[in-house]
Amino acid sequence: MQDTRKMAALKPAVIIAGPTASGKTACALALATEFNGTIVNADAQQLYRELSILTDRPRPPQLALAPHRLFGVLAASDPCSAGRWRELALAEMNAASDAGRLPILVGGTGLYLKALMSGLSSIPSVPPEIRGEATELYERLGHEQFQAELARLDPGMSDMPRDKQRLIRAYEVIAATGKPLRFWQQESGDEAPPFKFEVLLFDPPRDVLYAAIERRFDRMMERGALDEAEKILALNLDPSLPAMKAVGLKELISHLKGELSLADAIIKAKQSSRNYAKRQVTWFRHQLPHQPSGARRFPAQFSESLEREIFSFIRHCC
RNA sequence: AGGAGUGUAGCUCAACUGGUAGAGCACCGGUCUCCAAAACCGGGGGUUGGGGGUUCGAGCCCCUCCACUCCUG
Repeated sequence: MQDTRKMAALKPAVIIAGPTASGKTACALALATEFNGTIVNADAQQLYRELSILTDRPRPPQLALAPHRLFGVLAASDPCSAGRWRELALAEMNAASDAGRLPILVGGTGLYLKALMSGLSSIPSVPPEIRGEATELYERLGHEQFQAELARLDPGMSDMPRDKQRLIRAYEVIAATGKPLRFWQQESGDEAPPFKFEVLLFDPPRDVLYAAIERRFDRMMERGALDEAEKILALNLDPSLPAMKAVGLKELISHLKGELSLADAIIKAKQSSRNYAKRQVTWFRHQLPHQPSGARRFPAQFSESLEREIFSFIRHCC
């Protein structure tokens, strides 16, 4: 069958997904050392150089155990996007494969993983000025007036977004290209990447996950998260930059500005981290593309006791 | 021990002169094609500290007990 021949040409790659604090990093290291892998970051915030402690990025002892790619490679002032990350990631994956190494993608940014596996529609890139104008217009008109304006530009639109971000996205695309977002989404998009993905999904019980999140944030504080936040604050970056939205950063900055006590900032930071984990769980539950080989879901955090099971699964399919 | 006050959803608090309880957050569920650690949508929850009384009707008034807080000694 032609399909089989196509499959045979695909190179193996592993994806490790799951909410924050579910043990993805440890799993990636275990797999990389066992299978001669290269770890590729699939986390939108671990991309930024200035965010190390606050994003729990792998540290030197871990980095020494296996090649790590796309960790801390962008300046916080240089915003990434799903499409941009996809290109960076594919380049790293191909390089790893060519060097005979197994690409192992780790990260909690579902949209990035989905973009990687399913591709994105080929929508012309929108100049930042136009996005800026759209944002400004939204602020000026307010939610409802902005929706009306968008409906005027695209009378055929039947699925008017309800939230600000998608509204601005729909607007900027039609403003920049003259064609509605839906038009572009129906066009053919990215080619399927030359990889066969094996997906591992960690989905621990909620109470276990929340407890792990709180413990981890305490450790981040011990490791100097506050200093890290202070350094970022000193850069005086535009607060709308993605890097400025890292969980915990907002809260610590707000403490540094004297708006919150440290204790309250910590409580709020843990809170938003739990909220984030909750969204990730929902996302992975419904949006993670189903692979032909099927995803392997573990209802637990990664731990050494799962290693054998995971190793034999990977040995089997890669 | 005496005086004053408070006790309403997990938390913080709301409910005009008595008309069978609401909000924010939490929690749970959901949406998701280029800012996604983002941006949004929805839901369940309270025998109003316990007991008794007055009243057609009490979170609100009266009695009593309990808990906590503050003041005085």
